[in-house]
Amino acid sequence: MNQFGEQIRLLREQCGLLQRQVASQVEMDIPMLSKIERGERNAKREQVTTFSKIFNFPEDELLSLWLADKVFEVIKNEDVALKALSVTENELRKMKMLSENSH
Amino acid sequence: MNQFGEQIRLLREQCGLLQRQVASQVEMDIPMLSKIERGERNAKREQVTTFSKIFNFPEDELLSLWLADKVFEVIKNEDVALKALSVTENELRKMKMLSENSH
DNA sequence: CTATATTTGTCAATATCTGGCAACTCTATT
DNA sequence: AATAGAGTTGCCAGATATTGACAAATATAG
Repeated sequence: MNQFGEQIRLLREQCGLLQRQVASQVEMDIPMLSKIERGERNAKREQVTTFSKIFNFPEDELLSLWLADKVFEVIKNEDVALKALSVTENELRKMKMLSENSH
Repeated sequence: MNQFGEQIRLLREQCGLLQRQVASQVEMDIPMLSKIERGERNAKREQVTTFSKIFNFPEDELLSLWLADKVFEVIKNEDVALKALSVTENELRKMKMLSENSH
């Protein structure tokens, strides 16, 4: 439900860093980092990259968690959540196939 | 990419209705319906229900398309789009299992 | 040319997001 | 019990985005 923030906190603790130290590197204030770790606010796209560099952790992994949180936010209250995901997935695959055939 | 709007338009045409006629039932103006059909604007949650009633078409189907469009909007620009979807899917299943066990 | 259907562009009002700060809690130290 | 450091909570003003509404443009058919 807040996979990105949890991962960030985990990585920060594994690196033995304080919020103060990480926050300054990402150029945000400490309360903001606290909120991101607890899922009260979303990080910005560029900050995901910065986090991955600070913790030397694959950006794709972080990005997936960050996106997943945003997707979850969209569908969480609907019964057809899972169905909607698979509709999106199909559409995405269709698009990918089209773009692959065109070059 | 605009699955909801396309479906709405299709249903409207199958019912032989004009935008003017549908718009008044959904209580929106005609330009707005036009934009929704072309994916330039999003319908509101309640309007999805209204559409399903007007066209006598399963709400779940429409809702899935409507949600899928919103999800697509979130992930469309990222390489890890598909991966992010499966992360969300797993999280969703996990939640569902937890809530099923508690009653 | 006229009428009707649809699309496009624009704009103010409203809602949402963002960054930043002050104040608070909690824990450990002296 | 006072101080200090780490993290949290609440709040607010400025920036951004979304919305509904309307006028005008385009398209199509008679």
